[in-house]
Amino acid sequence: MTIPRLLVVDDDTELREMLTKFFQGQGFAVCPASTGAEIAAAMERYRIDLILLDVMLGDESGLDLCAQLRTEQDVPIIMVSALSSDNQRMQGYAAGADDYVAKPFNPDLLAARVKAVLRRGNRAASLTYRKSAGVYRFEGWSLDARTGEVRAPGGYLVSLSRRETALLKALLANPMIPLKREEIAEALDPDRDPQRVMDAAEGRAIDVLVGRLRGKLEANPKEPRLIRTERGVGYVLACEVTQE
Amino acid sequence: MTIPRLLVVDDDTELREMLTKFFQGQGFAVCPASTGAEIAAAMERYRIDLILLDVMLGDESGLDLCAQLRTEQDVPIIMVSALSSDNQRMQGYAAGADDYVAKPFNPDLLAARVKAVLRRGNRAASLTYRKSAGVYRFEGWSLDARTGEVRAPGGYLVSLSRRETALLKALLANPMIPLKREEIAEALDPDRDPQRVMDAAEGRAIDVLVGRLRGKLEANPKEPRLIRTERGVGYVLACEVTQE
DNA sequence: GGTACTGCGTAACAGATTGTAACAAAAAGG
DNA sequence: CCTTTTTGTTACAATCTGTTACGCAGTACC
Repeated sequence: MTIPRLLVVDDDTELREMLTKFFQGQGFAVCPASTGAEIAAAMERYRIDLILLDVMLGDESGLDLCAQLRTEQDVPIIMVSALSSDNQRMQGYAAGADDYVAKPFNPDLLAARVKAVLRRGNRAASLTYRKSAGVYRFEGWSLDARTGEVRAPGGYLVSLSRRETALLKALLANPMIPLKREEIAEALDPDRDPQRVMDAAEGRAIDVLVGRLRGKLEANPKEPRLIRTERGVGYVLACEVTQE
Repeated sequence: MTIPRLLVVDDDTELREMLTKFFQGQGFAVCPASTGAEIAAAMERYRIDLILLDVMLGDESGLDLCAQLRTEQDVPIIMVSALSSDNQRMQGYAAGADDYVAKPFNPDLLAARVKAVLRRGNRAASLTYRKSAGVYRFEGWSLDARTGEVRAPGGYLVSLSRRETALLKALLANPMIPLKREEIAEALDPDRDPQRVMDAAEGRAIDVLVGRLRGKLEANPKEPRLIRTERGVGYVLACEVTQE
């Protein structure tokens, strides 16, 4: 499976490093940050599964950053603060936070909550398409994420089945990134049932589905240019993708 | 848009009624329950968006019920308990709970957390359309909810039968949200008679009705663009809807 | 260079799900 | 009461999706 990646945002150097080490020990990949600019840089470069966001950030307000992040995407956010009155917590929720943890906190408890939120949330930069995404465009093609409509470069509608559309969405959410069959299977499974994901990954269903989608998108399905095979890994959407 | 429905599980009658009234006042639909059997019955009959689950339930353990629910489905669960040590909270998370609230609690804070989890979680689409809604508009079409009049993009009236109109209203109340046949059947049944709803859902009546409505709304009923099929789930209205 | 193994492409098939024409029954209107 | 409309049921067709089996290409090993 993919290793979840946290973004730990705190202007307190000691706490940031402690959290970074602790979560790395828990099996997470961790990016530390201390300002809004560093948050933006990290999210540009990595796929972030969850943000731990301190409320007090020197010149900046974690609440404002949280609200701003919420206008752009749907990544889970847990706010961390020394302030813990009910009113302040509700401000955090109103800003769009998924959870709220008061300092000082038990790291093991924080880890449990991080895992609970990760289990629940649609991982923003993971295999589900971003909330803000309306229309994906790639090589003259387009997919309207909300209606499911796919148009070929000539502008005419192309009819995809439900599974074909789901596969295309997973690929579009991760352009240029090779996806393993397990990752594709998980993205396609609404319940993320482990047994069903494993069955799909180990069988040929993903391969057949990729072939069927290629048949509809590729000029020459025998020499695919959009959906390429990464031997020993899986498949990759090998083109630039823009979204509105 | 859609009214979220809570399942409030507590064997304490007073607290259960207090929570029920409080959340109804907050705009939620609420089902009360006090045992595992009542939970099962409610979830069989309704679509539950979130469960508030007390840890202490007379003969039953909320933790065990939580873990059992987690093997079957993914509904968000907030556990409520007088016990609030870190270890007990982690037991709750380990059992699959999304959040944990210690008694006594501030109802406003609880509501904020419920809303945060709902924002995050799989929000079940409610099938009730707003009574205040006057005219729905979608892709050039319009439906006046009060008079039942439907107008095509050219402005001329289109005659729909009573059931066709009811189906269209249910779809318009939940744009972009796939609806199961059971949900459609329940929305169309004024008495919400369980037996009749089940009969309609298991037969082909909904499918035939969808086909008839498509025949009146779609430019090409064989390649529907407004009412799309979500294979294995049901049907979805795949377009933007505005209402006055 | 030859052989064996692995991974991938894909045609064909089977089962499940959905589309829909036709008909019957129920409901509504005159 | 008769006619028309609406709605549910039935039966068959079409579509979707996973599985199976076979072939081919790539890779490793001798």
